[in-house]
Amino acid sequence: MNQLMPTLADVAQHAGVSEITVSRVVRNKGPISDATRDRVMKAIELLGYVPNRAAGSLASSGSMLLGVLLPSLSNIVFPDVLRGIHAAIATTPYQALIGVTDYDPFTEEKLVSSLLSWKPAAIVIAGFDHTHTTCKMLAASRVRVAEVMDIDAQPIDIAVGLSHRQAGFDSARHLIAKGYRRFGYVGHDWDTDRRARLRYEGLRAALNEAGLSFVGQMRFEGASSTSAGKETFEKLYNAFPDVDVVVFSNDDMAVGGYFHCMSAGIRIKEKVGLFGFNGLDIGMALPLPLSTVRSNRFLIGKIAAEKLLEVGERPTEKTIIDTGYDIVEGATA
Amino acid sequence: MNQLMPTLADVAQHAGVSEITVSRVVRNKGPISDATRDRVMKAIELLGYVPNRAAGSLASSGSMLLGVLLPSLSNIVFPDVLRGIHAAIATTPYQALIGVTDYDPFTEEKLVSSLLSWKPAAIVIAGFDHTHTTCKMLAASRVRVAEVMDIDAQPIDIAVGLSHRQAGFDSARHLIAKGYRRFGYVGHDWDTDRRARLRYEGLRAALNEAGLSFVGQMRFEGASSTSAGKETFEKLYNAFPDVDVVVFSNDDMAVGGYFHCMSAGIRIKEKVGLFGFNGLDIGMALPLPLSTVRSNRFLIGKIAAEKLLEVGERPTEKTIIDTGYDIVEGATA
DNA sequence: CTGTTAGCGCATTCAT
DNA sequence: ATGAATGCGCTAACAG
Repeated sequence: MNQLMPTLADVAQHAGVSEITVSRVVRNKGPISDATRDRVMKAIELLGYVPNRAAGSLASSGSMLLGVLLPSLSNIVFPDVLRGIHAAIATTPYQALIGVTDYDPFTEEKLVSSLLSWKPAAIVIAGFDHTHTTCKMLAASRVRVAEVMDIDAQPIDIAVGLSHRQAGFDSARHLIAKGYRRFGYVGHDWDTDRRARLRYEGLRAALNEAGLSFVGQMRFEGASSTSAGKETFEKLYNAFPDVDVVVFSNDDMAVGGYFHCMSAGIRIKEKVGLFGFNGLDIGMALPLPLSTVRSNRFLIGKIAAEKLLEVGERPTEKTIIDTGYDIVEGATA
Repeated sequence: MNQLMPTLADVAQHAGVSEITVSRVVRNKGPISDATRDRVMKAIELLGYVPNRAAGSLASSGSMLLGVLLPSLSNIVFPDVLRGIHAAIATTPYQALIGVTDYDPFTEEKLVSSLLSWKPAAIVIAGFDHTHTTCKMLAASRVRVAEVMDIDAQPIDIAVGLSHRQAGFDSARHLIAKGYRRFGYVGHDWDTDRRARLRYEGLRAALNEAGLSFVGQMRFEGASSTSAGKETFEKLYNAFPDVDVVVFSNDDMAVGGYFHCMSAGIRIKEKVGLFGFNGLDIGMALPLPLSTVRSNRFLIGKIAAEKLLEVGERPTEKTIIDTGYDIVEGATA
């Protein structure tokens, strides 16, 4: 094995040109004659030259990194957002530098600081729940920031997502219009999923407005999952067998409820309606397609990345982009 | 806003010490008296200093980045691996730099080159299907490399995963032992999921050995999903209603099959057994828990990251770590 | 325990 | 169309 990795200087020497010429060829920037470009390319191939981005970043005080800070990867919605981001940057020289906060604002704070130290071109971060320090760092850094998922608060720069409160509200209105009156709610941990709580609040507001309130509600202490939904729905239904519809904090939980109904022989919709949130593939594939609200996670990621990289400087105007949602009729409510 | 970001020099000046002293405090390395450390810390706070890793990386020719190259994030198994990696590095200063290859070896090649340009401490990459150039770059870079998921080939440095061929083989043996003889197979695209194919080959080998062969088999043209499994199982079952067990390429597909049985009133296990692969939560939550093979994705990621960062230099010995798998009895086969 | 010296590899001026 | 000089911000290797 050769001693060190070849540098610009090595390539320049082999090609009989100056370093800056090689640099221009590599970055495909500035005027270069075809002849020298070829020569340089050959030298690069020959030596197996790989540019050192750290040096490049240092010299130009900027990078092609797009920082992405997500609370979790267990919940499929975040990989979906990531796919959207990836779709937007796949054909560009940008690369995603990903951090996972585990829903902890202090972990997030550390990661933001860490991210910033790489001089990213922009940052995508989930939600608005940042520590004071995080906000200060983000604001001071002058890099472009997209706060995604949610549009229920004022962003630092851009917000891309949907109004979870409104989605909850509309879900309830939809169900009320279908004749449901005796609502149950099965949720999961609000501390780690503030958006689930917003949806719940929207739901409750709509019920209030219609002079209704929850017949019963239960929250699983922990992250959402099919098993959690199954277990929690079972408890709720045993305690309040007179509910006529149960709204779940998301589709994972709702599918769990669906499974319990199957096991226990509870006739879905006739006996009790089930309603989720997210519009996951699994819900569509159920024998009775799940009634739910489709959130456009992929789109959120894609639009956020596109908007961010569209303009280098942070504009004075804040931007809020509503990616919306659709009520999916389904067959369970 | 102040003009430029503060640098080590600024902090040093404010604290009345030299740059290297600040550097030592920041990196928590080398002997520093408590008094000066305090002074430096205060200056850092005051100025809101954030280190520039590009400069650090350049000076020390190394970084705290762990490169991770995954084929996709749509398939839950990869986020699971990522969670494992994250668990291993969460309490360390390492950060994951993630690339998604979309199952394309040439995209992978570009990403490897791009990754390498950041001088990562180590790289985790899925599978063994790399281009020649990729292998050369990886080998030449001298950085530590873990090839994960699979242990059915010789790694560059470390392999962490399970033998998919063996898992397939054992699945068939298990089902044969339970009395099944008329096997069906429902799969998805092999081009993008070579491991599914390995499992299939293991299956077939075990059938051969027992003097059996597939009664019928079908593969969905595309990625695995619940809907794909539902649809493909339906076709298979209509064409070969005499199968007594159907093995699916994974749990997503198997759950689709399960749903079709429910819709069509086919009695699972009595009429036809269903068998998956992965051991996802959703399978466990089904009214009849899915019979499947549990792969330990989280563990794969965790062990890979741990092993990689244990020793800085690439050892002369290749290491293969078998994270194994367990047959989950379930109730569908 | 602290400081001095000398780059790391590249891109940004400005020349030519 | 190409090149020379300079420095980005930090750390390794030595002093002391």
